[in-house]
Amino acid sequence: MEEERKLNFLEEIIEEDLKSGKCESILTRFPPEPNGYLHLGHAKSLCINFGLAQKYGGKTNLRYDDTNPTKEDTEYVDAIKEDIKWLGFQWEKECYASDYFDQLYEWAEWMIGQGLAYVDDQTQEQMRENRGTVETPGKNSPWRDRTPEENLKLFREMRDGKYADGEKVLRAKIDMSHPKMEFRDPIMYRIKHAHHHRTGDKWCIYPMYDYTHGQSDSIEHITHSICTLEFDVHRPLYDWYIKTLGIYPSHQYEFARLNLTYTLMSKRKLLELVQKGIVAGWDDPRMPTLCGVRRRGYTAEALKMFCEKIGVSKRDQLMDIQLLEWCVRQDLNARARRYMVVQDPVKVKITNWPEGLVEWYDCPLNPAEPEGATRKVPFTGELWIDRADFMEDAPKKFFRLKPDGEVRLKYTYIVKCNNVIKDAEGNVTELECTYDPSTKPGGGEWRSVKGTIHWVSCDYAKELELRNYDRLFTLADMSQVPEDKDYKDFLNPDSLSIGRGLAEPALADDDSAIAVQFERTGYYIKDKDSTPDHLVFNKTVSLKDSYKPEQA
RNA sequence: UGAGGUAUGGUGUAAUGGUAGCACUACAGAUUUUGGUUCUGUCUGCCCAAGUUCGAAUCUUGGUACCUCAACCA
Repeated sequence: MEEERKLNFLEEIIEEDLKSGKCESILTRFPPEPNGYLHLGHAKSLCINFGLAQKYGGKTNLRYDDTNPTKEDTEYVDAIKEDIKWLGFQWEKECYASDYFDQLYEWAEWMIGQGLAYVDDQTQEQMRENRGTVETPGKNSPWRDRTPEENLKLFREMRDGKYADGEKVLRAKIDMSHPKMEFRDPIMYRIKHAHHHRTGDKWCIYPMYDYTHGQSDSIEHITHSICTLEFDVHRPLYDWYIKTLGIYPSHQYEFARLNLTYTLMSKRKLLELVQKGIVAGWDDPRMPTLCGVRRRGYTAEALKMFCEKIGVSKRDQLMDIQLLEWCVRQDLNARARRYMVVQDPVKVKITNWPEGLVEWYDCPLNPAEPEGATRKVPFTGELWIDRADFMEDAPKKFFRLKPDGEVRLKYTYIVKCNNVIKDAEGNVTELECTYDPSTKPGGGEWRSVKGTIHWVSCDYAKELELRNYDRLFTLADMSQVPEDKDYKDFLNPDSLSIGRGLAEPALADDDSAIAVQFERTGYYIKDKDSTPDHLVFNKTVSLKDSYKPEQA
């Protein structure tokens, strides 16, 4: 059912533009720099750019902002495409800023001819000094008044490789005392003798972001160029280049980027985690990358639901990760297949079970669909249950197995614990129980007990690797790491634990590499290498604090 | 008085001069063959001050706080 929702500010702008005839249809763009993998922050941008276009019958271009060859790589280009497709978005055109290098160069020469750009020989340090500060004006470069002819000659020599990296730059001639730092003669081109992943060695000068982005939007006739808030101060310069060159007037709009509690959302720092081997790779399931959360069992639908719920605005946004997890649970709960698994086994012997008898039960793969698909589960006289599902000195509100207590073994009988057997150290090794034959499902009166627990047959149980992923960081707000601390100081040492579990045969027969639990949900998800068809079995994990054994 | 942006429960997000609503969280209860799901309820909020008005989250004035900008990154 379509939920009524108020328009966000971007939707209002677009509806107004469509209504006023400012544009006939909209064209947005998603402009990643191919220098890392897409993360949850990008998911928001993706949902906004593609979502808005979809909603208003427009299109979205995928454009790689590849103007800095020293940081970029085709590995990232491919990974980005894969992640966007996984989210279910389809771009109109695949573009590259590097496709426009010739055009940008031509425009630069034109600006030089107009006396709007000059070649500067200052060193990086001199430029920084002469730029002034946010509160004090800058000083003109001694090279600022070169003639257009001289500038053109020098710029062509830059292009032709006559100078070393850093020796010269091309700057727009605007105003060194402008109150906006972005207008203090911004650099347009710098020299980089570097191999570009697409243009190869054709160029040794590369345009800067500010000189590239607006023009790229303009070339593609992007109507709404939507980016994050930190580019807000760049908008006047974006407009200045477009106006100066007299080209198609694309417009930039900004929204607040997504921050998540307990989550690091900086490509630079994520890269460091990968390079230093702190995680296994960009797709480590503890990473907030799209390929990481995908391996962790998150679905594209859940991510899109999350992006819809967090809204779009211009105030700084620090979302509680629990909303994301709620969205994932919401989606998984409806579609996930269930199996039973025991993590820390304790044997249950059914003393009144006929020797050698095996009963097979058809159990629903998803209880939300009782008439749906089932799997076969064998029941025998010796079973494993989880150690956490038994408590000898149980508090009143402990609903699982306890001495002389009854509990339902899920989908089968009610059993009663008659005897607790322990080893020399006092550890429970076996529970002797009796089953109540009259409680067989489908036969006779239904009898209800407080607790229902998971179990697997000792004769049929298969071992399985379980990986438990916890949050990677311990500090709630990773965007607020104290200045004197390194963000790595807040790594959670228990973010990954690997154990073994005993599974019912139907799950074990489904060849799986690993299974993961994601926090607070009670679901374990087998990693099926990025397929969206997750296998989920559930197990009580969210015990109320007072019922935890160590606190009882 | 550098420039720009933003202020609504714990976290997000609506209300655009007329009862401050919704979601997540937390807590309580009901249902339940997952202590899950579902359902119900409760707790918390308009940055501050003055002004305009019958009436202000909304308009005016003045404060305050936070974010962004001083890479040859994007």
